[in-house]
Amino acid sequence: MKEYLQLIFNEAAEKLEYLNGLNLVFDIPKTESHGDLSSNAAMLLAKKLKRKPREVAEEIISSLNYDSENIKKVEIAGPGFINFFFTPSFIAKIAKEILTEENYFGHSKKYAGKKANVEFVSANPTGPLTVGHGRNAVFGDTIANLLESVGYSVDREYYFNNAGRQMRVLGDSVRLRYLELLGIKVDFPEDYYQGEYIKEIAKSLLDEFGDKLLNESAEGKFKEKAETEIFKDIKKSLEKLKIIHKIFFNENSLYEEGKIRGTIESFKEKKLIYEKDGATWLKLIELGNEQDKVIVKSSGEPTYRLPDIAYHIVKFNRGYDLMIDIFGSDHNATYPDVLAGLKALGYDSDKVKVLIHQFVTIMDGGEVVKMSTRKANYITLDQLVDEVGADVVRYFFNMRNITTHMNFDLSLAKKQSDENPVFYLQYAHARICSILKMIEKENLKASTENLDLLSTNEEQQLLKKLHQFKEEILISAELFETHRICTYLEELAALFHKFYTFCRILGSERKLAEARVALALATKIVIKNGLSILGVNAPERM
RNA sequence: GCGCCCAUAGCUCAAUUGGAUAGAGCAACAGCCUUCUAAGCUGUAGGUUAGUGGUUCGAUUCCACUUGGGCGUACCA
Repeated sequence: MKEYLQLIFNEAAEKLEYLNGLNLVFDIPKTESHGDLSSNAAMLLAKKLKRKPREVAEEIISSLNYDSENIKKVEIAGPGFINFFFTPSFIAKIAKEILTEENYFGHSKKYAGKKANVEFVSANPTGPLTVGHGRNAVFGDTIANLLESVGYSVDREYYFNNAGRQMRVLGDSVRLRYLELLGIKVDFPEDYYQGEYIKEIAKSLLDEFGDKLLNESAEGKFKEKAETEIFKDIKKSLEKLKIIHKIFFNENSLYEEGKIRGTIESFKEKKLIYEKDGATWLKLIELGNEQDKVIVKSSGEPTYRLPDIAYHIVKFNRGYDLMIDIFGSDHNATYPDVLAGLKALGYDSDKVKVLIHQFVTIMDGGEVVKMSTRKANYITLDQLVDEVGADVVRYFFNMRNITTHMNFDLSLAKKQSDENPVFYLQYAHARICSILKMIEKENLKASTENLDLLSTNEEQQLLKKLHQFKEEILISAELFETHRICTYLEELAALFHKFYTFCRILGSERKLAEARVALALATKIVIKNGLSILGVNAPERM
């Protein structure tokens, strides 16, 4: 529908000079009596032209040359809106398009040929993924899906660090548990990793090596074993959610390949660093930020900023057009420094999009569960997936804007999971599958020959919603918002259920029945394509 | 103190990025199954969009301040 309006406006622009260069937007009015699509162009132009908006609207309408087969009415309303009413037969044509394009419908090629990188999860291998990581993981993977659906070729990447203090403590935690198993009394520090999984790793080392590791250092076999075991679990948890990273990038490789040193050199050349108190500082104030920060500690170890910058340079050099970083809100202070550093070194930091999601508050029976990996006081992502299922988890994390601090009530999720909207969508899909089986027996088929028979209110509203799918995906991808897809699909499913209730197939005249089957099939395709972007299954029966 | 994010129906959240009468789900109440899945549909009720100003034809959306919450504010990541 919008494409058609765009077309006739472009034609009109040849007559009306002032239409050129105008950012044309067609909105779907909330009230049905305001038409199918609405333009505020006249109101925007009125100011520029210093004329009355309704007068400008009048002039625009008289220059529009449209086919009455497609548009049945154009009117001016309110302060100067131009409202367009499409003919039912034009609206119904979408069903044919959907049936033709099938699985591809909704996808587009707007960003074909572009390369994107989505870096997400990126939890260091110090323990199992928690529910908190779940939001990051699901969101990141869905953003990657969305980008792919508008043409990007996407690499999913996981950045991790297996060196540093955190990992030393991890290794030593395992070592102490190992000694305990050998009957040696140890003093297990409170700030060490308390989780059961540490004991399990220690146990497997005991099984494998017996007491041969008595004098092994924390950073030897202990850390090594902990890392491989924990990573194995992390990958398994992600796979349950259909999340597979293509690249696992080890921060350590930046040191080994001299990227850290190289980055420092680059800053030095630009005279952007100085020495103070034995440390190396980056002149961030000069780059427009709040204060200068240390990039190499007096101990000689870099702070996280330096490897982060070096890492992004590596990504830039791979030639991505778009690089997305997905972080929790605890990182909100870190990225401006990194972006400023990149920009100073001549990289186009606009290509890096940092998406910050707010924290998930876990509730259990009305009480807040405080989570800490260190204290082993957490609910793992695995437990959650096992309890409510991957579909619910994926849908739940996708259905909300990442800017919201979301509450996840575990007892509610377990007990009343059938109230989750994901079932509402899946049910609509299953219902359609059931119709398709039924019509075979009745010797009916989906036909797009007589779509103009789809003229009831329920049919028309459903068809109009189908028109929006493609644009909804494009907007979601461009704004990096997955929850829009959920909202859209819920609206679509609601309209389908209404159609199902009021527009029977059996008992209708054959041509109408077959047009309705085509509409049901088109709806099924869109639901399935939408769920597929979200990474949620579309079951044939429930 | 300063920075970022947030505040919308009893609860969880939307609102086409500045559009016309702010919408869904859950919970509550009243209805609808001898015909394609009742995990559904129809209806009722529920709001000073945290507050106060401002910008303009028009503000939940933009700006300022206030209040309340989250996360930061390291030579931790």
